[in-house]
Amino acid sequence: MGVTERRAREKEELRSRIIEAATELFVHEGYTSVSMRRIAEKIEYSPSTIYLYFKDKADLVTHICAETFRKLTAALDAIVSSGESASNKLRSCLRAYIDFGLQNPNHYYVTFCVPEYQWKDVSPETEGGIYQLGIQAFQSLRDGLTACQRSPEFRIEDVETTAQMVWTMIHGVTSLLITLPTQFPWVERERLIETSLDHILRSLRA
Amino acid sequence: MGVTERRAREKEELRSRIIEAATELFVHEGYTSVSMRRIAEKIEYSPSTIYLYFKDKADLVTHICAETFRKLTAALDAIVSSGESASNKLRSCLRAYIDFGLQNPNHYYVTFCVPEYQWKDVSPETEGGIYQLGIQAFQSLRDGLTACQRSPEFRIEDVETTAQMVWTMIHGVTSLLITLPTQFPWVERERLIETSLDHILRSLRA
DNA sequence: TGACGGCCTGAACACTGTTCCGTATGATAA
DNA sequence: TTATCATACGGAACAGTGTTCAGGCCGTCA
Repeated sequence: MGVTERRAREKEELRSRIIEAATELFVHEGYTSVSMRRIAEKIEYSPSTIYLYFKDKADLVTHICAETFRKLTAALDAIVSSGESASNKLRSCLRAYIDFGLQNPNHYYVTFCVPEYQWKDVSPETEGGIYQLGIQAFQSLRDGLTACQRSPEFRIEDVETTAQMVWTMIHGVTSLLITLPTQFPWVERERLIETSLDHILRSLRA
Repeated sequence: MGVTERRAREKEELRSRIIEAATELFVHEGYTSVSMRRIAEKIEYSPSTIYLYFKDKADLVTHICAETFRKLTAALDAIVSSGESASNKLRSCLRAYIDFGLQNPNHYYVTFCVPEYQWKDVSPETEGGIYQLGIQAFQSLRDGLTACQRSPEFRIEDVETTAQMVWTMIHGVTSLLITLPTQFPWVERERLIETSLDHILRSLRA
């Protein structure tokens, strides 16, 4: 036999080429600038072919983001299970999260800055939609905070509330720097981020 | 004469009707769901007529947001010049900002959550684009913080950095609650907001 | 009455995501 | 070798979008 295997391999290969082409457009020009026709042109197939591999544009982009977000979650988990102090762990996690957003602005934007109703009927096979990706990253972040709760250095009563609060705070810097990178007269970026981390950790200390 | 006056009045009236119709669609369905054709249908004019009154869709929406944001700035200014303590002023300002965002999600979203490059060539007559609206609100917020700097209760070295940091923090809650109102398992909204304000103020105290 | 000028429209352009139907290819079965 | 059949794919079309532009209507003024 081997023929069905080869077919499957070829199919998988085209699928990868679609993702690859779409990713390149997506990373450099953002979600709205990516069109099915441009992707098709890039891979030298017709637009309708893409629909044999992905349900729709949202589905395609979700798969693109999934891969990238897995890296973030992995990085956060690595930090959490490192030998650092609870305080250092948390700070590293927050910093890694922000850096991830700033280095992958389009991935971050599409996941956290596009209203959920716009993803309304993204294929449910992607398990609950694109947020799931972000929510997993949030879980890792909460793990970092749980470590802090056990440390006497901190005073954290409600981990869940605190974790959500910290998340919204770092999302604030990240998303605003992505959305308004130049039009707003920001102070030096590094200073803004580090000051934010200082204050967040400070507000959590006993 | 009076005829040119009447004409001008009628022109202004149609302009208002356009804004009114667009606002209704915008508030209930958001930016992308508003189409020039639907607005035109609502006011019983042709789509091209709208372009005699507004340069393009972005220009129209900017004018819609301008009106609403003026209210926010006014509210913040009122708080800043009230007789409250510096601490209360700041807290009230932050709370007002968040509430404004949650009560006008589409206005807020379009101003702060749409990447600046998407507004690239919005009519420059709207003085630097739609951010200007938000930046003015930020100014008021910074005024609230300056009041705190003079109070011995607080320890604020760099007002500009601190103001920007506080802004990103409250933008974080506001925008995430707008973007993911239901898909994420939030703790009780009021609890999240108040806890955030507690921590922000706490991190600023001497 | 005729000309001017402002207001408005219909049609078109260039896009978008998406669907559907016909076709061609190539592997399998007779 | 021939016939069958599923699968992969492409072209054209549909229903939208923002935007532009030539032309027509109509009131005002000379």
